[in-house]
Amino acid sequence: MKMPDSPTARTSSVRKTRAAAPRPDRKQAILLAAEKLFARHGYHAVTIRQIADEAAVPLALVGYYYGQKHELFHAIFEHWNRTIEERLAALQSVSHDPLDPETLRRIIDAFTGPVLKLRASSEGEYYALLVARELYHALEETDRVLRAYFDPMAHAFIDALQEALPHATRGQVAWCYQFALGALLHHLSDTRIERLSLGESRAGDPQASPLLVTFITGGIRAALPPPTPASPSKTTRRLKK
Amino acid sequence: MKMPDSPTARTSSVRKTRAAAPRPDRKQAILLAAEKLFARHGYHAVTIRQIADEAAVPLALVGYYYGQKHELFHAIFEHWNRTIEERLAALQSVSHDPLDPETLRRIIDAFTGPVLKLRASSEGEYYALLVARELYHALEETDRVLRAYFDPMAHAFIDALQEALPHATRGQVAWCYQFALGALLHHLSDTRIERLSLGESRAGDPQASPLLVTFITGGIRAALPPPTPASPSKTTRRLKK
DNA sequence: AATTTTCTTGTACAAGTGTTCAATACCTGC
DNA sequence: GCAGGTATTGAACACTTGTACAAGAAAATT
Repeated sequence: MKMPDSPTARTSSVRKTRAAAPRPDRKQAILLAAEKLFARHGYHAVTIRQIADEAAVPLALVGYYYGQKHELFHAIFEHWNRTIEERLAALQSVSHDPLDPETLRRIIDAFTGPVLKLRASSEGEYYALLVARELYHALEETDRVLRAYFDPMAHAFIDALQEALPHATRGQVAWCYQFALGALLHHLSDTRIERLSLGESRAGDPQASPLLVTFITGGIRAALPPPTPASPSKTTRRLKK
Repeated sequence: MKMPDSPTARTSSVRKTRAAAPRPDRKQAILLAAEKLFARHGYHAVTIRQIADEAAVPLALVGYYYGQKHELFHAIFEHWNRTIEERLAALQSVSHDPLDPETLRRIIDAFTGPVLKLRASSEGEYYALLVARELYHALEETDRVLRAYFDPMAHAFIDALQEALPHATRGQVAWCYQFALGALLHHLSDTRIERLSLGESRAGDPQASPLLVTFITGGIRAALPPPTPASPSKTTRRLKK
């Protein structure tokens, strides 16, 4: 499938000194509209015509730039790939010393921080929502995206947790990772909090972020407690395997 | 919209003493097929024709029994309503004494137990998946179902948590409820665990359930610590508001 | 046995779906 | 100016979608 470049990528656009109404980047407008609608209503509920309307372009232009519908879907994640790299970079810069009691919290910060920041921003708002919505459950269409873009990151974080919690098995750590991911994703797309808190909390409140980090950190610490020499019961239980 | 009863609900079915090939309950077959397909692929990705095929009935029979597509969707939750009542009943039978250190875990047990049991059973397997999939994000179609069937339960659990954690605000408790719900729902529809654990853990392993309960309990305890008179710093911080 | 009610089905329809294509406008380098 | 590529567009295609309907079969009721 031919995939033309965006018109903004053309060599020189400064012909006239007077600001000559630069042609709007309709390719990106389509991607943005798709992002927004997919995030709001889900992949199958959105039609290409709706995307074209939202982007204010004719229908055929969507296919011209992105080909088939699932290729357009894929292009969204390709476009935001740097976010994932940012999360991995944040993880790399964290010391994994198991003896430092702050290691776990730093890992969870690296895990949640970039996504929460993205969700709060105006550019990445819908992408973060889309990730939370579509990647939560592995449908046929999203499975490839999940494996290609998000499985490597999951493994990296589980590896880091494993280093910080050397006493736990990888299976246990993987479970806790999934618990943490569920809490994070649900928080990202949460719209019920205002109703459930009887108006006390608001959906985008940044105050919730540290609470989430504390929740996850405390949850992992409780689920995978280190073997304390002071309490022999747990230690012996651990020695069974 | 006319809504006929199931043929099994007819008054007398014992006409002949010989087992006269009782007519199969095709109404329930349709509901079951819809449950399964909606859970697997999502509401919009499933067509009525697919449901009819899965149930091995002609297309028109689906509309005859359940009317419009969204009414069929609604009927699924109506049918399983007793599950929710079971969760509420389990909650009622729990003492909310804030001084008992086991109160919190008992509430979380009442919160997760019935759903995890349902997910592990063969009858409720797809319903539990459906709840985790469709109710996770509030779409237009699912919003009514969410408000009608699940909001009351959420409020009941938040109320119970509030009683057990009288030092926290309702907003904080509501946030933690949403974190816990996210962890639970993601665990219910988890298919990635085997891949991420490198084969150590399996999707339906009941061993994960107590781990989840410990995770949630520990997370809430960490996120909403009781004011300890021994540590004045936290106490004074609490007094600000 | 006759009649009413419930169940079952093939078929049709209008609206909407993703996708394609030829034709046109636009811009750039010669 | 003129070619040549890129961008843009309206229209049409073949197909699927949800929904409705009339007519027949089976069961229940009289």
